[in-house]
This record gives sequence, structure tokens and C-alpha cells, in this order.
Amino acid sequence: MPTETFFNLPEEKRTRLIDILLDEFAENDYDSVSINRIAERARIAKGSFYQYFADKKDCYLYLIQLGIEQKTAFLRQTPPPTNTDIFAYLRWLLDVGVQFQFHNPRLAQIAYRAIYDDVPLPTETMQVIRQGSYAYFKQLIAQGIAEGSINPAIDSDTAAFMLNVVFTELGKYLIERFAIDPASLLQEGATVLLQPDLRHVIEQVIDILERGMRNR
Amino acid sequence: MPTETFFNLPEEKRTRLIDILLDEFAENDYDSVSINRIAERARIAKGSFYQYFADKKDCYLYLIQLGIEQKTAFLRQTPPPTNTDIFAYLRWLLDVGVQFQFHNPRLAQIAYRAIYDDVPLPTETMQVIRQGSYAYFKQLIAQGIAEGSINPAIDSDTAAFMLNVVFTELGKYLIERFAIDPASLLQEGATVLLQPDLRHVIEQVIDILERGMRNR
Amino acid sequence: MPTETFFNLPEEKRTRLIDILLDEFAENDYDSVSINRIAERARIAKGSFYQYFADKKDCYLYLIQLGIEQKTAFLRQTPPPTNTDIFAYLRWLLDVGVQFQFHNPRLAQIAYRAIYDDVPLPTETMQVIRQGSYAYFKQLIAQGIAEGSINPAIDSDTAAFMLNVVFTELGKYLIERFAIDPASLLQEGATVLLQPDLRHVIEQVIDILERGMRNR
Amino acid sequence: MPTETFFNLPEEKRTRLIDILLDEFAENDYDSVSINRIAERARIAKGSFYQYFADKKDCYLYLIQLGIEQKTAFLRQTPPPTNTDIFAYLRWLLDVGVQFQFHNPRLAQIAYRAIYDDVPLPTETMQVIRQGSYAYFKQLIAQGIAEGSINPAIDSDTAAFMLNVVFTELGKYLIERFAIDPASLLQEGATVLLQPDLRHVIEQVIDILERGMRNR
DNA sequence: GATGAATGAGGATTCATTCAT
DNA sequence: TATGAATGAATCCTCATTCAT
Repeated sequence: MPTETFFNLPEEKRTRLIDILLDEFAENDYDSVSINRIAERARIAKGSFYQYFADKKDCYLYLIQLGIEQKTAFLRQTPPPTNTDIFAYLRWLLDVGVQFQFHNPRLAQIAYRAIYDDVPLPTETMQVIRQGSYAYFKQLIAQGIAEGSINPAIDSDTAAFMLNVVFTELGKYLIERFAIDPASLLQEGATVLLQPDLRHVIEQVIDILERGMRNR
Repeated sequence: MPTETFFNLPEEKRTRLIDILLDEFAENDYDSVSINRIAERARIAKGSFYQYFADKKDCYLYLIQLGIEQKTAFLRQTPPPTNTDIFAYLRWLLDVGVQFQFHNPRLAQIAYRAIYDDVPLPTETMQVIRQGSYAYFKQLIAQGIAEGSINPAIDSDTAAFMLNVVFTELGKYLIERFAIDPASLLQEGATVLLQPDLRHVIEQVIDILERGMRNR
Repeated sequence: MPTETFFNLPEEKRTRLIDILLDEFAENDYDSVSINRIAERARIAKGSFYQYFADKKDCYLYLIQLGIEQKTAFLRQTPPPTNTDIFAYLRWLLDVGVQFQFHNPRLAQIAYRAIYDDVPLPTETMQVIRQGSYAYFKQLIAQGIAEGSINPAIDSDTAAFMLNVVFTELGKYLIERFAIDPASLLQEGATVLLQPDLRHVIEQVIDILERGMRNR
Repeated sequence: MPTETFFNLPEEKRTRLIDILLDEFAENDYDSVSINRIAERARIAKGSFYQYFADKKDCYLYLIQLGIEQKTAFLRQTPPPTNTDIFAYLRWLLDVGVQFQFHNPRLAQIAYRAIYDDVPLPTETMQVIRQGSYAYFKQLIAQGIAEGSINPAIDSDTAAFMLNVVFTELGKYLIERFAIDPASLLQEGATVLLQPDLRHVIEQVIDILERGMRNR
């Protein structure tokens, strides 16, 4: 956790610092993130960084936690569909998930790294982070089978793996495919998600998964 | 590309060096790979490394190329099914792909890093590497639609994305799920792939994708 | 010297601070003592430290002075033997000296460091501190010679050196030899000094010195 | 242990480096020794230090070992007295010991620090170093008692403590008392030890110890 | 009187690369 | 061709001290 000093920082300074931290940790490997560079960009003394964070690790975990908080808040903001069909829910989840990635591309990228990069942090810490969404999907699948909407022959672990992997990668794929400038996403009220061709891809992905898994 | 000097090295010495390079680049981030450590482990002079490779980057690209070559050779070794059904072919491809990952876990890991890690190499170079299998899948899907076995409503790009992502991750998922010791894979004649529960997962994955995409 | 502010501190706060200072300076080299750590442990603002002491050096010298005061007070507390034999007096001195070291192990340790460690303070300052007990011993020896109890062939400087050195080290030697837990000494009314085997060592040391120096 | 690179250094360069190392480690606490400063004084790149030594600790232990080797060689050089009286031997030992300290004042100082300073090295390593001479003295005392020359009432541990402490400190005491310039000792063929008043002190010290311990 | 944020120099160590032998 | 010594910038982190509030 950051120090009290960090939270006592003038709103504007703290915001600017966080902004730079997001940049650095989104653009670089954990190992390649340089506190020197951060201090320079934020125009603070090297020592000041250590007034705010115990160390690099502390700073990193703070950003991870920030990501979790913001994602939670984001999901709460858009209510899920009321009908109980599991695929309607997955459709919503994929949609909102992509929206979150588009609204917070740097946080998404950091989370992404947390999953795929080698982070020299205790395995347990990283396990928790990594298994978060996977475990969630697994439970959803089990629920779908119980409800009768998912083919009971399907192994819930395997299906969770597929959902997790596809949902995780989709945001980046869309950005690449539609040549979206990541910088443009940082601005308020980006409307890129409303593009019909982009939504079409999201729907097709769910369609394929639904046809592949639905109980007939 | 490595220098002529490198290829003139006594077979046994070159092999040993490559072995160590694979280890280092599989276990570490590009940035975290240390030429110091490599020279030490390979018991060659630090300067010798630079007789063989122009620099770290050169060495890295050589391993990537090696991976591509070896994968190609590996696929050639196992003939694809003779029937023309595209899903039978995908089934074979996934199976052989996982086999390759299991037989060459270090090369697979390096390829994996090439896709997901930040490698401080020119974007274009990395693009080529990353899009390799994606382009291949896209062509397969198009072919499947032409043959009538894949639902023509499906966008070939989207489907290629899904296949690519699932195929890429599956090997690692299996290793984690079945708690396979990566070291055990390095040994000759590893039989882990024959386990029925492991094959069952592979088949379920294809089943889901097939049901999701097949033309009805 | 500490500032007035320091002496105006509420009794309890000042005591707690001193306690922590003793800990830090007893456990660490002068250079390794960290004001950061002190402020943290004492739960005072780092700036407050500099309200109480001009700087690290000032704080250190205060502790030294405290040690001298407390040792003087301690010696006053136990009256020396009334017979005038110099060796009886040395016996008493060694005994009480060890008792002081045992009652104030942290102050003793700090004094010890003042003698043996490199303290980056002006040489003169440290000289004064270091020569304190030495000068006292020298005077005692001279007195013993005058009284006829010490062999007049003995050079008083040399004898003072021996006494000083032995007396200084004895406390630590006993702690090590009898595997005394230094923590146990910090408690009120430690009875460790009463152990007969421990007193036996003290007596033997004096016996050897007495036989070595007494006028026959 | 230093690296091969270190031992391959041109004689003159290595000697100069060792000279500077001795200076630094003699003048400073382990913690206060600065590799930056060493590199600067030796006019080598900071990185070069790490070509020669694994780390600071490695460098330090090398100096310790150097001290042990040189002391052993020094003792071999001056043969002990042939008569078997233990006090004659101690006399010789004290004399040669002081001579060694005078010939190698910096090594002696480093050894001294090894005994009295806090060195952040594994306790076992330091224990071995510290107990070296103590254990030797203890054995000598036991031998003296067996031979009948030392008073059997004396506890060999206690006597060893006294000898050890006096022998360790004597060199420094003489330097201080006779205001010997440590720098002058560094020169070849220092004759300071021949001064009669200095030898007189050494003899008095042994005289006192002999009278104190001899069997009558 | 108390606070605690800011600072920049300095700590040990690792790195990829060069180049004379 | 092989070597391995040399380099200096970069790494993360700790420090004693100052000063505006």
C-alpha cells in the first residue's frame, strides 16, 4: 500500500503521478519499469518516490488494486440483463468487459501483463490475480449447466479456459484490427465502441461460443 | 543472423550453446536475459558471444527463426488427415500443435514471449512474428467457408482470432491444469500426451469450436 | 547538547525517545544508525528529531554524556570498601563495573562502540571519551605505588593499560562465556550477577592482576 | 575468493589495488567502506571492481585471509625460543605479535575490526575469525598447567581471555603511547620496535602476567 | 512546537558492449 | 578465432537534513 504521504498529496499532483505510473507500467515490463524514469517524468526527486511507495513492488500492487477497484465500479455501473439466460449474461459481460478495456486501456494492459508477464513477485500474490476471472467463468459455466442452458457434456474447466482466454484477448484484438489509436481511448467520451462493425465482431464471438456450448 | 563463425563451431559446442540460449530465453524476459550469465553457463568468453552474434537482438531473432523452422519440420513429420473436412484438419492441427509445445517447451515458451512480452525490437519485426499463425488460420477459415463446412455468416477474421488465441494458450493451460512438470517434457519420449484425460480436453475444445462454427 | 525543547518534552515521551535512541545506538554502528528508523520507531515526525537535536552527532554525544552521568551515579550508589588496600578497591571497582554493564547493557555497548568503533567525530572529542577510565586507572596505580601495595618497578602507564583493557572487556566476555541473553539483562532486578561461577571469574581476574602487581 | 581476473592483473596494478583496499578497510567500518571511493582512488571503473570480486563481502574476506596468511608467514620467520618454559614462549609471542602489528598496521587494524566491529556477515564466519587467537591461548594455558609452570588453580578460560585481550590491544596502545606515526610503519625496515622504552613496556606486560599466573 | 514532504547525493550491484591481445 | 579485461550508465533503494506550513 502507498504511504499516507501519497494519499495526502495535492489531488492534482497525485493524479499526475498516477497518470505517469499507468503509462510506465502499461508500456513496460515490470523489470523494465524504471523508477529513475518515473521520477524524471513526474519531475519529482528520486527519493520522493520512496516517500509514496515502500518500493517498486508496492507501487505495482497499488496499480493492480486500482485496476480491480475500477473494474468493479465499472461493472456496477452497467446493470446486467434481467433475464436469466447465461448467454445473455456472457454477452453483456463481454460487451462491458471490452468497454472497460477501451475506457481504461492502460489499466487493462497492466492487468494483462500481470497475467502473462513474468513478474518477480511471490507466486501466491500473482496466482490470486491470475485466477480471478478464470474462477469466475468456471462458476458461471457450472451455473449454466445446472440451469440446463449449457451442454452438460462440456467440462466446466475447459469451457472456462476458453471463455477466459477469448475475453481477455478480445480488447487488444479489436484495437489492432480496427487500427484504433490507443491514445484516442484516453480521452473522455470515446465513442469508438459504438461502431457497428466493431460490435459485430463482439456479437460473432459470443454467437460462436453460444452455438458451441448451448444445450440442444 | 549469427555469423559464419557461429555455424563453423564444432557441432557439439554449438549444440550446447543453443541449449543454454533456449534455457535463458525461455526462462527470462528479453530484458532479463543476461549475456553475462549465458557466457558463464556456456563457459565461453563474453567476447565470444559477440563473435557469434552481432548482439543480443541478433541472438534472439535467431532463436525465433529456429522455432519457426523446427515447427515447420515437426508439422511435416506428422501427415494431416486425408479427408478434406476442415474440422478434421483443425483437430489434427491442434493435436500436433500441442504435441510440438510439449516436445519443445522452451521454443514454445520463447514464441509465447514473442507474442505477449514487450520485446524492445522494431515493431515491424515483431508484427511479422506475431501474425504468422493468425494469417494461417484466416486462410483455413476462408477455405472452410468455400468448401461449405463453415458457416458463411462467420467473419473469417473473427474466427481466426478465436482459433489463434485458443490454440496458442492451450498448451500452457494443459500443463497447468494437469500439473505437468515442464522439466519432464524435456526428456526423450515423454508420453504425457497419451493420457486420455488430457486428450479429452483437446477434443472438447475442438468440439466446441466445431459446433460453434460448422455450417448446418 | 539537546535543545531546550527536548528537555521540555513530557517526561514520558522523552523517556520513550531515549529508550529508542539507546536501542538504536547500541545495536548499530554510528554510521548505520538511521534517523529515519528512529523517527519511525518513536513515532515522531522526522523533523521533530531536529527540534530536539542539532543533528545525529549531537544526539550521539548526548547519549555518551548520559552514560558518564549514569555510571558516576551508579558507582556512588555502592560504597567502596573502607580498608585502604588498593586491590580491595580494584576488586570492588571491577565488581561494580561489571554490575553497571549488566544493569545498563545498552549504555555499556554504546560506550564500548565509542572506544572501538570509528565514529566520524573530531578526534579530540573521542579522545576525551576514550581516555576517561584510562586516566582514572593510572592515578589509582600511582596511588598504590605510593602506598607501597603495588610493586614500584611497575610502570603506572603500562599497568593502567592492562587494567583498562581487562575491565572494559570483562562484561562482554562474561555474557558470551555464560551465554547470557542480553535481553534478560534489560529487566528489572536481574540476578544473573549473583551466580557463583560468574563471580569466580571476576575474582580470578583480580587475583591474577594482584599477584602480578603486588609489592612483595 | 577474488576472481581469476584479479589474480591475472599485472603485478603492479594488483598491488596498488590491494594497497588501496587495505587503506579503505583499515580506515573504515565495513559498512562505511565505499566501493565508489575505492574505484575512484584506484582509478578503475566501478564495474571493474566487480570483475575482481564477487561483491564487497568477497573483497573483505579476501583481506582477512590475506591477514591470516601473512601473520602465519611472519610467525614462521622468527623461530620461537627452544626452551620449553611457557612464559618464554608467551614473551616471544607477544613480541612477534607486536612486531607483526607494526609491520602490517593496516592488516592488524582490519583484523581488529573483524573482532570488534559489527560486520554484516554470517555469524559463523565471524566466529571462526574471532575465536582464532582465543582458542590458541586457551590451549597454551592448559599446556602450561600440565607442565606445572602455570598455577593449576587458574581457570584456563579466564586466563585465555586475559591474554587474548592484552595481546590484541597492546600494539595499538604502544602506537598511541609513543605517538608513533602509523604512516611511518608502512615503510620498509621500520626500526621503531627496537626502541628500548617500547620494549620495556612489552616486558613489563609479560612480567605482570607471569607473576600473576606462575605456579609457585 | 510539531509536522512531514522534498531533496539529491550516495549506497551496492548488474548490464551489454568494445577492443587490445 | 578466441579471449577476458575494461567500461560507465543504469538498476533499486536509503540517507541526513531542510523548510514551509
